[in-house]
Amino acid sequence: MKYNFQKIEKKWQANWARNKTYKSKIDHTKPKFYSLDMFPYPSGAGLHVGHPLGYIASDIYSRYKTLKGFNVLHPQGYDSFGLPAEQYAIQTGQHPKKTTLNNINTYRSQLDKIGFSFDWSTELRTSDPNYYRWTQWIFIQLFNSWYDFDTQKAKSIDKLADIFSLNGNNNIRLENDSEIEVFTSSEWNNYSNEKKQQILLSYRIAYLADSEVNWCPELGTVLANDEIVNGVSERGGFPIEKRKMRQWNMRISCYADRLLNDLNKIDWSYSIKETQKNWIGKSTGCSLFFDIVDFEDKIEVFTTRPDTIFGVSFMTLAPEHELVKKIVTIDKLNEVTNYINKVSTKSERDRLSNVKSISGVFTGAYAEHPITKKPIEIWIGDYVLASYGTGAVMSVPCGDQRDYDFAKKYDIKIINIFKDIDISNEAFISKEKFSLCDSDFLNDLSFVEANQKAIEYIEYNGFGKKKVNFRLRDAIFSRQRYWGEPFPVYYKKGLPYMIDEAYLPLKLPDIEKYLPTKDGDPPLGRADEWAWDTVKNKTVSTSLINQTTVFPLELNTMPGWAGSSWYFLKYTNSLNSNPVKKNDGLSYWKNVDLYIGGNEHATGHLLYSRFWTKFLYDRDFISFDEPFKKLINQGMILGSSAIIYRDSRSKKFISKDLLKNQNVDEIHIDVSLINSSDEVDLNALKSWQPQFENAHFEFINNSFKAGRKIEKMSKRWYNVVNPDLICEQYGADSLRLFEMFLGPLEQYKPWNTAGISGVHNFLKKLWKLYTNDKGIKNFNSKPSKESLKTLHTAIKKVENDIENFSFNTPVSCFMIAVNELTVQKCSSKEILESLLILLSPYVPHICEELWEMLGHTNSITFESFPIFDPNMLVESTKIYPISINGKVKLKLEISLALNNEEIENIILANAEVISKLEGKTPKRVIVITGKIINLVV
RNA sequence: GCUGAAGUGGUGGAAUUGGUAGACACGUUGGACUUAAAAUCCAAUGGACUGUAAGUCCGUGCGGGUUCAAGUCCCGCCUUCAGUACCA
Repeated sequence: MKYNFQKIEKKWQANWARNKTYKSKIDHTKPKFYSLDMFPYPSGAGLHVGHPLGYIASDIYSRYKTLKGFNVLHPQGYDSFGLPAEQYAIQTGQHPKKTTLNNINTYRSQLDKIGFSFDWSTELRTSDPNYYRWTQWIFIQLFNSWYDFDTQKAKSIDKLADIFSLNGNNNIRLENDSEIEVFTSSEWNNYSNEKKQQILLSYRIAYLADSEVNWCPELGTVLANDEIVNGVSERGGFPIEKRKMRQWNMRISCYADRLLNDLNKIDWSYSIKETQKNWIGKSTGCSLFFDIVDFEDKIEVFTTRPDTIFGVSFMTLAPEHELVKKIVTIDKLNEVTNYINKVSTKSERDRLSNVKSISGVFTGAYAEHPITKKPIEIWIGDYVLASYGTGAVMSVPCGDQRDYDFAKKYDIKIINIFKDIDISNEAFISKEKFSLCDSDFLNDLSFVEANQKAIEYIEYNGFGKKKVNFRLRDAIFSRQRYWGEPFPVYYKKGLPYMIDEAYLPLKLPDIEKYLPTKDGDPPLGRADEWAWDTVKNKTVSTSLINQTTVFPLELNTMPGWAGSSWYFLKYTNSLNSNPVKKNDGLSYWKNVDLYIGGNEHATGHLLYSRFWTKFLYDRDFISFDEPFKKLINQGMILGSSAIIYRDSRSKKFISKDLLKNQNVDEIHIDVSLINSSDEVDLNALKSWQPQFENAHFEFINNSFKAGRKIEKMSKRWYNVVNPDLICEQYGADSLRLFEMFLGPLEQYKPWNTAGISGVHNFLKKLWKLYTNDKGIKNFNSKPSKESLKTLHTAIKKVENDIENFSFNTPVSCFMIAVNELTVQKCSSKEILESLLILLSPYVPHICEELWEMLGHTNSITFESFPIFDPNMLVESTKIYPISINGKVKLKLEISLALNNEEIENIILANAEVISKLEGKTPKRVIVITGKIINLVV
């Protein structure tokens, strides 16, 4: 009987869909397991073989957990808002809704062919109004909240207003915000409503502010820091410039400390935690105030080295620093203005590329050293960033390389405060192995001592205080785009107000063109009033909006990460009631137990999701404050591109084995045009693209050889492999098994279609083990000892490896087991059934088919995982000598169920045997590890 | 520069975490079956030496070290990949 995988897989996929085999339901009698994949953005290109890698792993784990008696939730959905659909709409006029829907349908049909155990009944799409109404709802909650640093918790904004009317805002400050004026309770109570709203706005977690943003002219929108790579946009690679714009912001910075500390709570890879730590960038030090000569103002700086205070020889401000214009002297005004203009026109990319070349200019003004009272020159320099710390530094050239380079370049005095340390060539930046000199009360102290003493002195004398600084900035939340969630916001007298929750969702209106308006408004500015059907029909009746006045709505949309920051909560509750407030589904499934996805989201999605989860926890909507307990980052599957070489001069194509040292151009050709020996099918190549039709080819022995190059799978390199084709040729089970067999999940690895024949042959062998010409074989004999050993070796290995998220190693183990059982001519139903259950997470279709042929009516999903019995591995204890490097050792074959003490007892009991073997009696035996015993004679 | 990951046959990768390195698979070579091809099955396959065999030596990026025993642990380098970057 032939292994007809196409028929089998079709049959079972239809069967699972019909019977809703993988529909999840709440079951309090079982432990829950929530297994989640990072949901895909449905792009027009469809899936390639790299995409399902993580899904296959999570599918195997989910199926395994089900067999282990867990109640599993394994959902899937689509991150369907995003730039590519909008770019496509701009070019073609096609509504993003339509292209997105087409893409989703393609994705779904591709996914369905691979046989996943997804519970599609909970499917979600971020662009679905029924979904984004809750994204909008969360936004409203963020708007209605402020962060209380005393209790480290987000609270309702109403409570803040109560505090203000009782005590004013003397005790309620924001980190890094000196602009907010201080007021008393009576002042507050006398403020107009507008004024109150104005003040509250700057305390909200979702707040509106003029902020310096990363503007991308090419995309016509602002971008968050994590959407910029090497100074250009992540998508498209367009240049970025700085601009001041009024934008919605998310106060993620107030969660910095918790986001950092709670990394200890979660089981993520060391490297991704490290990336988040760096991104949050906590540094402890102290903030200091320097008086400016002849001015009332003070310059605030942040430093991690208060111990070097006596080494300060000048100060440097960022060119954008607000005090620069005020303190610059008349004779320096021209120079300074020119310098600032020069710097501001530099794009982010230019600034980055010139990292090593420091520049600056003297303002003519002086500050006063807070201890020595000596005057210090105030400079501006572009190595000081306006966005970090206070935008000003105290420059200590002897202890900081940048200050050192700056001082050398502009010939500023360098004070050496490090005893017996040579700084004639570079700054001394170490915090160890030195003591201070010329530092008054800090003389002869080490870093730790001096640091503490300096802070005490500074705080006592009132010109500074201990401070923790974070690199993490608040996240810009506005995008000047069409294809995103509309804000549930309207404006009255320039102040933002939330649309009543009852009228959500505020639906995205249809528009004719997807470009900004003539006035420079975002695309939503093109929507007529009537297009906002929700607002027109419903909101007018609320008390907030006057019947006759039309208030302008927010025209920006939310960024891509809005919808993906909470989607894991939605799966747990498919009802239309609030999916975020405590509900049955949420309180049963809780947070994600296993999350699998790429590591490119380390500082974006994974950080924002943690932020929103903590916020929702603070406001008591959910009962946990970390979204993903265990995270695994799957590596990318790379393409193996085919390259042919063209002589740059003669334009002839030359076979790879004939290449000498000539200059050649590398031309990518479609991977399907070459065989496993890298030989090009020239006829196919000639008809593939016209440029090859009449080209000259140089080769010998009838074989034109191509080269290979490992790179990302991409249409432009013609190296994309479509999983549909693999399913057609080898079957979904082969694809699943092979993707795991390729190597460790986390690793980057190249795809090689030729290798799939190995796992495909295995499945054929498996099929043969159970069937003959007529159908299923007749199994009735009792299990032999050796087949039990084979089975239990496999159970042990598979169980152990899957529990440790090692998905590649069990595959070899399956192959060995099937080979052994074939050799043993195993005909025990018991053994062969257990084997099927063991294999079913990896290759569910073939297992279900054989399971049914063996006479079962239930799906194999409802079986339980076979139980490992260590006693099956050995028939009896054996001890025998082996020789390693001329030394006699003993190999011990014993049951794994024994502990070390029992092993020693066995050895002692066999002392006689040992002494005979050795010819000598061992004085003692040492159990080294498990099976090999060392004899000391 | 800093942070992280990784270097094992022609290739992808195993190695019970210190115990006979190269499992399993691809590829290659030879053989069987076949008119032939495909498919299937069998055998060999890290390197060197000894004509063969039994066997010996060398082998996990490089140089040292610990140990009866090191791919694995320690010290010092080299290379590759990824992330991040004037962070005061």
